Amino acid sequence: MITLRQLRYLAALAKHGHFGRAAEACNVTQPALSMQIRDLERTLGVKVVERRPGEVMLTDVGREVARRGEDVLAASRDLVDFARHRGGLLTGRLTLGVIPSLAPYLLPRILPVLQKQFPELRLELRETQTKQLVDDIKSGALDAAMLALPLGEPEIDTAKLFDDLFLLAVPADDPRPADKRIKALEIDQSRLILLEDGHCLRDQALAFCATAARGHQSGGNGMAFAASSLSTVMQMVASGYGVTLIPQIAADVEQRDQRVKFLRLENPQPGRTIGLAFRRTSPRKADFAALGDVVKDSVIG
Amino acid sequence: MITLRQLRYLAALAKHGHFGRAAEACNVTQPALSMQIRDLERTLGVKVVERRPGEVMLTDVGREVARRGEDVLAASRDLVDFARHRGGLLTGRLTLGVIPSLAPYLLPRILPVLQKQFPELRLELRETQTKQLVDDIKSGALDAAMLALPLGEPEIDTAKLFDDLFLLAVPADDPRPADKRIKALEIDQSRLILLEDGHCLRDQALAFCATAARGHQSGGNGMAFAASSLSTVMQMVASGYGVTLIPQIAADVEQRDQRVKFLRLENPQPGRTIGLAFRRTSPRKADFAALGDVVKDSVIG
DNA sequence: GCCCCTCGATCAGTTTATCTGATGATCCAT
DNA sequence: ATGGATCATCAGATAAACTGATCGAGGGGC
Repeated sequence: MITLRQLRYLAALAKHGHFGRAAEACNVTQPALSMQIRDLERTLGVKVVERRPGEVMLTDVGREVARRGEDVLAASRDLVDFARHRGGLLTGRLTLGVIPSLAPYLLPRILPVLQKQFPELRLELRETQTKQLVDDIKSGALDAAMLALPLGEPEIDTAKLFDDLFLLAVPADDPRPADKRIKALEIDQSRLILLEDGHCLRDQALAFCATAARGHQSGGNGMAFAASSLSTVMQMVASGYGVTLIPQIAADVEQRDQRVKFLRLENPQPGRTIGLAFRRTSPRKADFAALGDVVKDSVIG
Repeated sequence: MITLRQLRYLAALAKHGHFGRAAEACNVTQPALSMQIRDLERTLGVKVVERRPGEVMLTDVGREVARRGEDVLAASRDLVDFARHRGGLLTGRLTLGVIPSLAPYLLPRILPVLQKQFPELRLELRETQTKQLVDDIKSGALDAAMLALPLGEPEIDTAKLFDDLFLLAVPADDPRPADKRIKALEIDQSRLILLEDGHCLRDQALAFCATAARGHQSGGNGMAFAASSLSTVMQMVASGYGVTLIPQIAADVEQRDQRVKFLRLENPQPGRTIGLAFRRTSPRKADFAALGDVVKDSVIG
């Protein structure tokens, strides 16, 4: 019996013509995708891809299967859209807060999708730091917020959305090769540029560098610069003033700047968990679940 | 993210209007189906079924979701059919053996499906006992056979198709209630009617009743009757001459006879495993896999 | 020709999804 | 009330899917 997952993976493979990149697009590892394709071929009794050196090509049958697969996927997406509309899901006004280190990177991805899938939704956005968001949720000024977990607020429920790894952003002329896994201790604290105080991302980065950063965690510190937006931080890195820890989701966008490169960190890789927060007693849990699904799909796709 | 499985379960629920019967039709337990429907509702953000006392009704949204789900399922079935045809799967002549206690019950279910899905298949059937089938597979007279596992023949590979429980068939006026779980020892050996010697089903039934049957397993025995077809055995049970152990798949058909009723046995319930056997070196493994899928789908649906 | 590099396959171990069997809650009929 | 039917819930078992590591084939640089 085939599965929608197999069809999704096949669609990605058809699009990218490359197992590794298709897997990345599906947010899984290459073996996972290979296995699903293999299972699909087993159930169909036909090879759908031609594994040729240098390139991957769909077979004739595979191309038609992929085409039909797209139809199936589209029909199932339509089914979900329909049910969500008719169920009155995500209609009317919803006020949503987002932390500053997330908003400029996540919102452009999800707003078009929300617009399309939930045209009756009137979303009101606010970008502030976690503390303020939490207060506003408690007071009812906000319906929900997207921020880094955990919160530790008993009145507030959270639902995980996705994990967001931290990368080390360094000037492009940094001598270390792009595929080297950097140790925490290799980060030169004195050149570390971070957001100004009050941003959760700053605290998370400092916590990661805990060994060297002890004693600097509150109040002033000996670091070179502090900025009020990640974009500014990246400009400073690009200009050679230092390095920074940047979340993957931001790196995906900032990657365009040729003067910066990104290095992965050693396992266990640091990162943050982005989640959706709302009053424990909110009656709009179904809306939040649907919103969460959109975010998850957008981050993956 | 929804799955085809959820849509299949929903389709069954829409058809039967009853969780238990829908689950049975899908060959899963009722909680399994309930959970999938619940997950589906969670993803859609809408209730699709109205749980009303006495009856289960789809909601308006649910009805439309089910209708679209059918379309999705049909498209995915078409996709599979297409790939299998184009892949040259199950075309030409294939000689298939089936044991007598299975053929009259399974073949009517699968032949129409095979005919439709694989119109170019020229199936040649032979109904004989296991020993003969094994010999014919070895000699090449048969391509494959459906019989009870395990075989224990190193030259022959087998693939499990489905499990087939044994029920105790008794005359309708038997005093025991229909939902009672019967113990093996409660079976009156002297009234036990079985197929004649050489049928694997006979051996399996005797093995189950091992305690009382010791010493009777080969050669003549003290039992009332022996018949050469299950249908005859059932006639004898219906006429009050005794009782028999009958496989579920046969009971499903023979159930029409009002003079017989079927009792389940105590856990662990006895049964047989039906599988597909073929030469270990056969080049038609893909055909057999496809044939196996058809059988599994037919037994489930 | 030889080395290196890319890419997909494979494998072992782990995580996640799904299923079963038992039980509980609810409603209806007796 | 009591019993039967029906769906929900739960814990433990089973199966599916994924990850991270590794292997091996093919192609290009030198």
